[in-house]
Amino acid sequence: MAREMVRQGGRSARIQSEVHRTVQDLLKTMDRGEITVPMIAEKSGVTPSTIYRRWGDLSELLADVAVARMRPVADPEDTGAMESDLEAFILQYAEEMSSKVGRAMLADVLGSMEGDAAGRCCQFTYDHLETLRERALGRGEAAFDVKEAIDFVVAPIIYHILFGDRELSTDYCRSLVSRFFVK
Amino acid sequence: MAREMVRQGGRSARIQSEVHRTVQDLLKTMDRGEITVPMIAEKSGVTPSTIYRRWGDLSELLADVAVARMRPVADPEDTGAMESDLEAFILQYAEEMSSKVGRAMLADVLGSMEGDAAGRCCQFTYDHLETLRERALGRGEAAFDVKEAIDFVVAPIIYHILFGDRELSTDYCRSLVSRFFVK
DNA sequence: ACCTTAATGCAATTTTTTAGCGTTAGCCGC
DNA sequence: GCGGCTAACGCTAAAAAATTGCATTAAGGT
Repeated sequence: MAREMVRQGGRSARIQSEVHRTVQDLLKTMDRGEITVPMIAEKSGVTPSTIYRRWGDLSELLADVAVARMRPVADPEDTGAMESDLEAFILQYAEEMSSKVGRAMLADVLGSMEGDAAGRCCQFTYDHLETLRERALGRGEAAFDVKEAIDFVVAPIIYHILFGDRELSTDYCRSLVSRFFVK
Repeated sequence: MAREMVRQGGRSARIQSEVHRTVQDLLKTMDRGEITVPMIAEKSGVTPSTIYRRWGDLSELLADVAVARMRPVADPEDTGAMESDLEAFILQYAEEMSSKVGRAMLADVLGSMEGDAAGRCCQFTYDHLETLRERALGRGEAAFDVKEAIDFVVAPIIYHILFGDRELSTDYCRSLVSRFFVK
């Protein structure tokens, strides 16, 4: 009986979703710097010690919530052609990530060291791009390389969001995509 | 007398450098998650309340220290030609940033919201690239665009460091640079 | 239905953060 | 140089948050 697994049903799961929901509610109302663990505990009807034991500290909890929110619910839109597929996806990605909540989620994800929140959230992007690539292959198009798309298009977007050194206009995002295809 | 400036000499400056030095010392010994404000206060001989008043909280202090450590002390090396200049700079940049302390500094800088730590640290990179550009112009070479260098070379490096999705080998960094010049 | 133990609640303790108030010491004008 | 002004600091007490031990609850397997 070497398997001592995490319990995934019943009360434990109910508490997790309750805490997650509370955190998301609080993030709508107030700034992230004002949120505290005791505050979350009271609003969700859970004792603080439970939160500390399960998540360690506030930043880990916020990262966990952020990853959950970033988990995609559907495949990227199918526009009929690879280039427009990628452009549509990138425009939506840039808009989501550069919004206030998007930047907050990014910061939360990158502020955590346990649990590999950054890696998991990064994987969502890879998966989407891979979907677009396979879709292109199915159409018989000359598909792109996912890693190169990350380097040429995604990385600059994330960089400018994080460092705030450049406006993320739709024109600029489009230029990143077209630059990638003429390469 | 509209100027109510920050005092920059004497005791105040001494305390700032003392606290900075203590933080750097602690970062060598222990993990960032274990460092506390009272700990820094005791080691540096300053009361905690002073630290809280000057920096707000631990993450702001860590960001301040990180920016100070990232501030360059010298211009990038002059190798005689633009391409090798950029390559040398990028290789050093990637090595510094991907090291353990580099990643910690990046996280600290991005974890702060006041004071624009991210913007200031990003500016260091722009300044270095601008130096290389002007140096190239002085030689009569066809210089590169700094913003494009950020997009093509710097952004991918930072992305892979933050999200841990790819090994940052020297070969890979070199390929980013050459890819940028053949563009 | 029973057994094992992961996960929670509660409460006491410790640690961290905040806030008030008096004191020290830069900086400026004279 | 000599005060005056006040930013910045130290000290202390109070508030808030984080940790820990112990009892209790309830999944999941036999």
